[in-house]
Amino acid sequence: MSDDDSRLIDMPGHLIRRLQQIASALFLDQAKSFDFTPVQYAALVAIKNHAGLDQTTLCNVIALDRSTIGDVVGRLEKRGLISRTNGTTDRRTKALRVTAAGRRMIRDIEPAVMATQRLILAPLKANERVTFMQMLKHLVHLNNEHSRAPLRLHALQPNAGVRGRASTAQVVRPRRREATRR
Amino acid sequence: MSDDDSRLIDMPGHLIRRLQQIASALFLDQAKSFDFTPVQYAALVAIKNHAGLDQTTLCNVIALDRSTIGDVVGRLEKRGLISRTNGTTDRRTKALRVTAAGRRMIRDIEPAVMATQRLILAPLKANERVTFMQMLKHLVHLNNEHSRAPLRLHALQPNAGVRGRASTAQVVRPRRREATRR
DNA sequence: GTCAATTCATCAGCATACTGACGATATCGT
DNA sequence: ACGATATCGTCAGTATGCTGATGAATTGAC
Repeated sequence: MSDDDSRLIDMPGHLIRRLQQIASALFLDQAKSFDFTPVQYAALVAIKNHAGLDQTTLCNVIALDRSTIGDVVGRLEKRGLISRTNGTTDRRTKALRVTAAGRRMIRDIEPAVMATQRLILAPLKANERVTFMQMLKHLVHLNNEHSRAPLRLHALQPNAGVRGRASTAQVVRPRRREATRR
Repeated sequence: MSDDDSRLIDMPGHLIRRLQQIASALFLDQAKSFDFTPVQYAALVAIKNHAGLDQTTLCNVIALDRSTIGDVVGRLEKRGLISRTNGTTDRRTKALRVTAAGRRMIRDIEPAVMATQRLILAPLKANERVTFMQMLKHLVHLNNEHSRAPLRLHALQPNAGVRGRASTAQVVRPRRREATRR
């Protein structure tokens, strides 16, 4: 391996891409018998935690782009894991709720999800794992706004929608990257 | 934010996915005027470092799946950044080489790439950055085989193909995940 | 040397992701 | 009340990424 190669291969961005590929492959492998993806799992759990939330709020919770969530929840609905009903107070929205089958899926897949998280960090020693997770959280938190799909938990009220009210006032969308011409 | 939310949001896999989104967004933003992606950059630099290599070897160098590389090099070729000629010793392969325009692209985009790497790690303190990069390399290296596109540098000879020979004996492909039924 | 096994590039199919746009609806200022 | 503005879900277009398959070509066992 030449120096030229190391310069590319050891770039933070390059290593992060590879780690994401690895984490994703481990999840798919562990959860093979469920035919389920990391994003679908995140969406399902978030919907369970906040019954009745709308799609945009769901995006804010799991840091996913709005234009991607439609397909994801569509697949969950097709498999009968969630229900999608029109919002009552805001007729633009869809209120998402986990079905009994969805709750079962969350329960059954849990061991595979936990095993995945262990496997990802397995190469590190116990104390290193703590350090790594701290820095990872720090990096993601401080860089949050650089993503198109930043985490926005303040858009959430505890148990949003459980008593009817689905979504809520939207947070201000701060400076977006200016338009790119492609 | 409830405990249920933190359990999901602080999972290693979830944080890694978000960090990858952030790193990618930072790259696209910094390299906006070049209309270039991280993967295209990795491919272009690897081709420059190993003139004449074939597509499968390129996959091994930048840890990309073989079924994806065709589109990537196709785009590079369409923009005149690389040339793709049929292999001489092995007529199944395509020998890849960077053109003058490709070399110019690498030179011109370099500041944006470097800025991206700085921005990704910016939230950490200088000594933390070193620790994080060490652990990141360790995680990727030790988990390498779990990816469908593991890094395989031993498939490379110094300056492969420069004197005619394009690719080389293929390494053994160790245990693959058994077939999944979807 | 011949044939079985392997490898290369590619393909169809699916899933995640981002950009920029759209019609339908809400909200806000006045 | 009403018009400007913003937001919701969706869509078309593009790019990355994986699974499993294919035809063409090579390699290896014998």
